[in-house]
Order: sequence, then C-alpha cells, then structure tokens
Amino acid sequence: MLSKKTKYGLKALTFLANQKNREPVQIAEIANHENISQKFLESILLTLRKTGFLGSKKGKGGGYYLIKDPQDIPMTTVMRVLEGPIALVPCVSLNFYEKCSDCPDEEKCSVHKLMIQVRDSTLQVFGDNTLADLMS
Amino acid sequence: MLSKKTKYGLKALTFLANQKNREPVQIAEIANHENISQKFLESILLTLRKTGFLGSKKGKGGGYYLIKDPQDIPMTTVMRVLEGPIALVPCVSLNFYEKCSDCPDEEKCSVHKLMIQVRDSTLQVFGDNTLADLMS
DNA sequence: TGCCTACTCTATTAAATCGATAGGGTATAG
DNA sequence: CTATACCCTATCGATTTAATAGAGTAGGCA
Repeated sequence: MLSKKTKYGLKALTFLANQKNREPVQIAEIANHENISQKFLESILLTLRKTGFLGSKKGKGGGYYLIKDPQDIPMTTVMRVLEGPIALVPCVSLNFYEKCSDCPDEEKCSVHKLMIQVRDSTLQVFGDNTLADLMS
Repeated sequence: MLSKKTKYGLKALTFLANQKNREPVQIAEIANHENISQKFLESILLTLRKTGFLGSKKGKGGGYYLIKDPQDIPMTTVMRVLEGPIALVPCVSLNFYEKCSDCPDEEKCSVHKLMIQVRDSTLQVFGDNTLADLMS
C-alpha cells in the first residue's frame, strides 16, 4: 500500500508542476486544493525541498516552487525519497538491500525469485514516468 | 512491503509443492525447515486451507498437504488471499475497490493514473507465475 | 476405552508504523 | 518592526503486524 505521505507528495508535486509559472505557492494553498492536512504536508514538502526537487521562500509572498523541469524528475527517484524501497522485500532491493533473517540461501528462495520480477516490472513503470507524465 | 504472513505462506506452499508425494506434512516440519514461528505459521496454513489450496489431516501422521496442482495455483490468487489488494491504492484495486476520501474526481488524479500502470504490470507478473514456477 | 498426537480456534500482547497535531523558532518582505 | 510563512522537533492516538498463549477437537492406535 502506498503511504499517504507519498500520495500527498505526488499530488503536491503535480500541483506545483501544473502552475503556469514557478512563483512560490503557499503550503496552505496546496493543502486546500488537494485536501491534505496542512501540517502533514509541511513535513512532506520539507523533505522534497531537502532532496532537491523544490525550492522555498520564506516570509510574505513565500512558499514552495518546483526547481527542476518536470520531465527531469523520474518517478523512481520520487518514490524512493517518499516511499522508500521500491522492492517488496529488502533482499531484492537495489537501493535498500538487506539480508533476510530467515533464508539461509536467498538464491534458492522461491519468494526471492518472484519478487525480483515484481521489482523489475515496477521499476520499469516508474522509470518510464516522470513528473511531466502526471501533469494534466 | 510484503508482509511476513505472505512471505511465510508462499514459502510453505512452495515447500509443500516440492514434496515428492502429497502425504501430510506436519506444521512443525515446515516451520523448522523454513525458519518460521510455528504458531504464526499455524494461522497462515489455516487460512490457506480455508481458501482451498491445502487439505489437512488431524491426529497422528496428520499435517497439511497440497490439494491442487501447483500450476493451477496462480500467484494473483495467493497474493490476494494472503496480502490483500495487489493495487497500491484502493481506488485502482480491481478486487478491493474503495473510493479515496480526498480526490473529488479520481479520473483527474495524477496518482491514480500512475498507480493503474503499476497495478497492471504487477498483475502481469503475478498472472504469469503459478506455484509451479516457484518450485525448485 | 484411553491416550497421544496434531490440527483448530480465539484472545492477547508487544512493537512498529502511520497519519496527524502542537508549538515554538527563524528568515524575509514591506 | 511586525506580520507572514517556512523550519524543525516532539509527541500522540490509532492501526497493523508478528508473535504467543492456551484451551478445544478430531483422529489413530493399542
């Protein structure tokens, strides 16, 4: 299941990408438009700014704005930042690899084999889509 | 993330499918072989029996055994039974559909569009694989 | 019949995660 | 200098997850 964090983050990014210009948009405006808890969104936008997707401006007339071109923001990156690993099990994760505590030999694990296929097909989708593809 | 329940369930199914005959195998044996908490596995096997994948026999010499042919058990079915919806958001789920509380119009939702693609590609993988493909 | 074995079922619990909220801090425009 | 709006940490309640406990029931066998 996709976390609300990721869902809200994607919506916010899309909303910002859909702005005519790259002027700062206030958190409150995004939150209202997308029906998101403002405080929760605050923390998500903060993450997205620290990752380098968004810029921010403080004070009156401040807000968040997109830094990069939407087509230069692949979904793989966004998903990894917001949701974490794309793989369904840590032992097949490319960026967040972890050994399973059960499983003496992961090459022989039946789940492992299946999950690699799922990972690759999901990766394909996220690799094919950028923020530009989510825009209206 | 895949739940332990699903992971264990898949391992147990594979283990049973790999048996030479369809004689009952005790929970304890499966649990030991796959490094699974026996009590936890108990409840998983119960679910799999009620769903119709497994049969069981009580008393001495009892245990669980596969009822169907491995190639007649598609991963889509197993995943839905153990893990629940395959879709990452309820609003794109085919078998567990639910409307999002945010989202006035899901056709216009950017997340929706993306998640349909993920669902379809995952569905493809699970549709292509049966329990027979997980066997050694 | 009596006993052992092994599945059946419900309830409980500890830990982790999630979504949301609170509240004070800080930079900037005007 | 003051109002605005982002910055940041802490906390909280609810839910879910994984595991455990323990009593119940059916079956095989002497």
